[in-house]
Amino acid sequence: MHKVYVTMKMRRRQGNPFNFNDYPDTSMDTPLSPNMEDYMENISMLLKEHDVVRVKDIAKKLNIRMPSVTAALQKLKEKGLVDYEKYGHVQLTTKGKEVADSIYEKHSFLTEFFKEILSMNTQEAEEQACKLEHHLSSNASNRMQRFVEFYKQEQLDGQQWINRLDSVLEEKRLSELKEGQKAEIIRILGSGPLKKRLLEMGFRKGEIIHVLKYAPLKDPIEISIKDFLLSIRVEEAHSIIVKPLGSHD
Amino acid sequence: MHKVYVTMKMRRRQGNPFNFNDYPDTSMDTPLSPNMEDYMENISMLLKEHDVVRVKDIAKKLNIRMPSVTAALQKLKEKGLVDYEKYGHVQLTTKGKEVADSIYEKHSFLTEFFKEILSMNTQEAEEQACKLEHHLSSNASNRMQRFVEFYKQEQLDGQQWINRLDSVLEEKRLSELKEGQKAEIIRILGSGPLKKRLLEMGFRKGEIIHVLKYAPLKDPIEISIKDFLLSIRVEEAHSIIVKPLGSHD
DNA sequence: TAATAAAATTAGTCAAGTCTAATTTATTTC
DNA sequence: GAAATAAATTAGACTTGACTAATTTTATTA
Repeated sequence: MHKVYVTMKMRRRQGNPFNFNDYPDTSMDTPLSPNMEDYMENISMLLKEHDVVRVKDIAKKLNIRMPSVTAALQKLKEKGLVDYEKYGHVQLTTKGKEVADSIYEKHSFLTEFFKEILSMNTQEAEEQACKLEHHLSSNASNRMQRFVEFYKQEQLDGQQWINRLDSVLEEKRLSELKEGQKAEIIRILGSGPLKKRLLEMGFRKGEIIHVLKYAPLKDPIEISIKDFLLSIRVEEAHSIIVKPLGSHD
Repeated sequence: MHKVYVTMKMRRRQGNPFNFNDYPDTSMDTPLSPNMEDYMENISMLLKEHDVVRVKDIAKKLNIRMPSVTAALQKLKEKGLVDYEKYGHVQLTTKGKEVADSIYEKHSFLTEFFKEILSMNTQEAEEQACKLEHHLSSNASNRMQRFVEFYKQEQLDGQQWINRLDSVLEEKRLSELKEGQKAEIIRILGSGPLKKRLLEMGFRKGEIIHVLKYAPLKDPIEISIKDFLLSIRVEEAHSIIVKPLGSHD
C-alpha cells in the first residue's frame, strides 16, 4: 500500500518528475529534492570556510531554525551524504562531497552567466543561480557551462559582439530611469503619430537627456534635452529606448 | 498566532524568499507558488487549443489526478485568477490572463534559449523552460529576453561567433560517443605522457574516427582511424574532444 | 565542580500539494 | 426519460519541509 503510493507520486510530470535532477554518475537511489540539494551545497560552503560546522551555522546560513536543520541532517545521513551524530559536528561523506561539488559547479557557472554575460550585479546573480541550480538537467547544465566558457574565451579574444551585447543590455526605457539620471537616446519604438510627435519634441537618436523630476506612477516626467525643458507622459516615455550614462545594475 | 507563523515562514532565504517570483506590475497580494504558476500556464495553454477546458483536461496535461486539480482551482479562484464554478468549465479572469501571459513569455524565451542558442532538442528545451520559468526574477527575465533577441538579430546578420558557438556546443568527449558514430578530433586534453601516447597512437586534430564497439562501462572502446583499428580505455577516451559527424541532440 | 548559558533535539503543529476511495453531479445512450 | 457511464467533488491520508515550545545535552564560567 505504501509502496504503491510512492509509485503514484513518481508519475508526476513527464520526463524528469518533480524538480529533481539527474546527476552525472552518482546515486542510483532516489534523487535529492531541491531543498536537500540546498542543504548539501550550503554545508559544503560552510566547510570551506570553517573546519567545524554546527547545526546553528547551517540554520543561520539558510535563514531557518535549528530543528529544521536537525531533521534535514537526519535524512541526509540516511542517504549516506553526511557524517553526523547527535549533538555532534557535521561532515560530508565522499559521496556527499561529490553531490555538493556537482551542485556548486552549476552554481558557479550560473552566477558567471548572470554576472558576466547578462551584466547583473553580484548579489542578484548569486540569488538567481541559487534558485536555478537545482532545476538544470545535466545536459542543459553541460551546454550552459560550455557557453560560459565560450563567452570568456571570446571576451579574451576581444570579439566585438560582446560589446554589442553589453550595449543592448544597458538599454532601458526612458520610463525606467530614476530622477537625476542622464541617458542617451537609442531609438524610438512604434510608429505613426506618437513617434512623429516625439521626434518633433526633440527626441532623436543620439541626443542626451536628463531626467529632472520623476515620481513613479505620477505623470508627467520632466526632462531636459540640450537645455530645453520638456515634460512627457510615462506612457510616452515607455516607448523611448535609452542607454543610461554611468550607473550599473 | 496564525499570522505570526506565516511571518516566520516568509523569512526563509534572503531576498526573494520561497521560489516565488516578483511580477512586473500585477498582484499586490501573496505571490503565486511555482506550482500554482504551473496551473495557470497550463490552463492558458489549454484554452488556446480548445475553448472549453475541464478538470479532466488539466489533470491529463499536468499528469496528475483530478482531485488535485479541483483543489488547485479552488485556490486560484480565491485569488481571483480563474473563473470557475463547481462542475463547471474553467476560464481565466483578466488578471489570470495577465499572470499566465507573463509566465508564458518566460517560457517562450527560455525555450528559445535552450533550443536556438544551446542547440538542445525541442523536447528537452521545453522541459527545461518549464522548470526554470517559475524561478526567474523579473530582472533576470528581462535580460535573458534581451539576450535571446540579440542572438536572433546577430544570427540574421550572419555574425561569425554564432558558428563558433555551435561548434563548441557540438563537441563531445570520445567516451560520450555511441557505437557506430563517426567524429572529428578537435583536441586532446591534458598534457604529459598520456597526451603523448595518444598522439603516437594516431589521435590527431582533424582526424576522423569511427567507433566500432563500445559497451558503456566496459573497457575498452574499439575504434578505427584511417583504416587502422585501435582500442583505448574509456579513461583515455575521456580526454579526447571530438565533434560528432551527423546526429543531433 | 556546580551553576548557568548555549546548542541541539524531540514532540507536536501547520501548509502545500499530492493521492485513493467513496460520493455526487452531468452526460450519454437506449 | 430512465439507466448506465463519465466527470467532478468531498473526505481523509500522506510527504516534505517549515515552525514553536519544551526538553536534553554540551559548553562555559564563576
